[in-house]
Amino acid sequence: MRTSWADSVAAAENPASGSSANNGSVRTTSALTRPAYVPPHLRNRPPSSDPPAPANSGSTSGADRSGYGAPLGGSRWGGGPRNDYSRSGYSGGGGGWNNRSGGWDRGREREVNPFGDDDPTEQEFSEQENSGINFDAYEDIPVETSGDNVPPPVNTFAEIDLGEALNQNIRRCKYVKPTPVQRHAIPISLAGRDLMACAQTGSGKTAAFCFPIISGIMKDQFAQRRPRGRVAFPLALILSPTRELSMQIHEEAKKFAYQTGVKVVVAYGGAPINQQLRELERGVDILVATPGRLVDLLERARVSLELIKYLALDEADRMLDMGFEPQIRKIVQQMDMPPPGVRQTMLFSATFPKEIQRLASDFLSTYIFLAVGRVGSSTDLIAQRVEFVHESDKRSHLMDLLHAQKANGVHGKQALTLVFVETKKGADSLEHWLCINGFPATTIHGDRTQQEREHALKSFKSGHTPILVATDVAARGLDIPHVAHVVNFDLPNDIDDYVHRIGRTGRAGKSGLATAFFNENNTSMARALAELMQESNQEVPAWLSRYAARSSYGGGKNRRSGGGRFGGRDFRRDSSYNRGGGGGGSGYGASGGYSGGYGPGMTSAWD
DNA sequence: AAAAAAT
Repeated sequence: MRTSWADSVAAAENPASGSSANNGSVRTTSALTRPAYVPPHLRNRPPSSDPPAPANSGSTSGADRSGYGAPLGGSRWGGGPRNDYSRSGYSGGGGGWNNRSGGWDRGREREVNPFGDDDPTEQEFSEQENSGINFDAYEDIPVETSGDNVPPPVNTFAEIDLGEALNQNIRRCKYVKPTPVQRHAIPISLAGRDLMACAQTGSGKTAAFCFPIISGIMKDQFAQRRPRGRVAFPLALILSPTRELSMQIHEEAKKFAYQTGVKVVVAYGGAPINQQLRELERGVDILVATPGRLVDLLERARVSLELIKYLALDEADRMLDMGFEPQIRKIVQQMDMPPPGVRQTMLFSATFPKEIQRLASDFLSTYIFLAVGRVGSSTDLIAQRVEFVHESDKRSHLMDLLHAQKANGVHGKQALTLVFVETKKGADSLEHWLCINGFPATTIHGDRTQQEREHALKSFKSGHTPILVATDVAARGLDIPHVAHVVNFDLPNDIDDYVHRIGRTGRAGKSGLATAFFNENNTSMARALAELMQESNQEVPAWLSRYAARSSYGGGKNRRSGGGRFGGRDFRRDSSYNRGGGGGGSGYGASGGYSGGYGPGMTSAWD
């Protein structure tokens, strides 16, 4: 028996935990056991120094896989059936992990150790808070999948054979076992399937799309990575809506890719382009970018998307909304990117309005829809409060809250407060007001220079200025540990934006508090807000219920119609879609375990 | 109407 780290974790798992339901629409209630405790002195134990065994690592749950057409067990690189390979014309091959002998092998030269643990007497790196995920909070999370031949979820990283180098990085990140979104999304991606995934950020989304991409690139020894002339040819593209989020994804992806030979480069606006160009010239496998800068690079012909095999959109619903859609279409449809079916496309977000799903199906091929119950936002982990505060009273009310926090000793580095406002001017003016009133605050918004934005974020994260006033630039995806309190000083006009904002607290299964100031300007939000709070077992004030009953159905363009207690629902299951046919869901409902498909009126256990 | 995203 092998005794690698991954296997020992597997052995510690409940051996009877495989849930093998895998076809059609599946409701899985995770019954995960508590994570095995690994004493600190054993946590960074090096894995077995044996060369990676080419097969059998799927054996821990092999029995569960019966019935699934393309078994996950068995060799991943020895020429076994790999959809993504056959699709792109590679015939498989007998390489091995870490064998990137394509002749151009500079990936590992002087690679900075992103873990900072080069010292063998290494310390736990305490700043990385993505460790210590509270897995208890992830138990009994509802999961829904739909689509044809959905690969079954896994329960351990050991079952998914990602390779030694990646396993070691997973271990260094102290990811003991996969989060729910990872359990489901990684097998789907490894099977080469397109994916639309609804899962709260902070639930391990980034790893869910990075692991399969890195693993796939490592296996692909024939991939052409060498720049031709000054043009870079990334194999994977990860797009996100803000610069800071792109930076964050880049940082995380670098950890996952450490010593795998897979090179990750980031490109975003507001920063000098020359340095980014130099990085690109040195070779890139995974490009993380914001849309504007990428379009610039494409127009300068410094990047070609010709070899893209993996496309991931983070915060995909934002990427496809009115502001971004034209740029995304240009990048994905009007440049040299391979079409859906040739590349593999993965869309992730915590929210997925129906209209956006319809739009998104243009970019996908026979995809699987995955919804994982919200971990961060819509559970008891975030206590949501709504207070009626007139516009003119907001500042003094905020001051009261901050004073109370201070009096309770809830302030400083371990209890950051994130205050959302509607406008950039409003952000500046509130920050100034807080500062002159003795509260150390800073601000982040689109009118600040990139340097100022980055400095503000750093100063906030470090606790130097424990109050951050922000516009929606900070609403999505940013992983800021120790945000104890999110204040919606101005409520957004869209309930999904509210969901993303409050998701900045209660990260990784920790608890948090969200306070919203509501007044007569927000009546259109009353109904959606009351519903959301009710769904997440929050106490809804009577006055808010009265507003909700009075108001027409508002809450922005997206109301959570049809069973909202759950992050999202596959729009292909709506009767309107089935009647009207249309968008991209080719193959949907054809066999694959949908008993009878979804005709009009067909409902599921979720309704 | 506002925010974000290229210079």
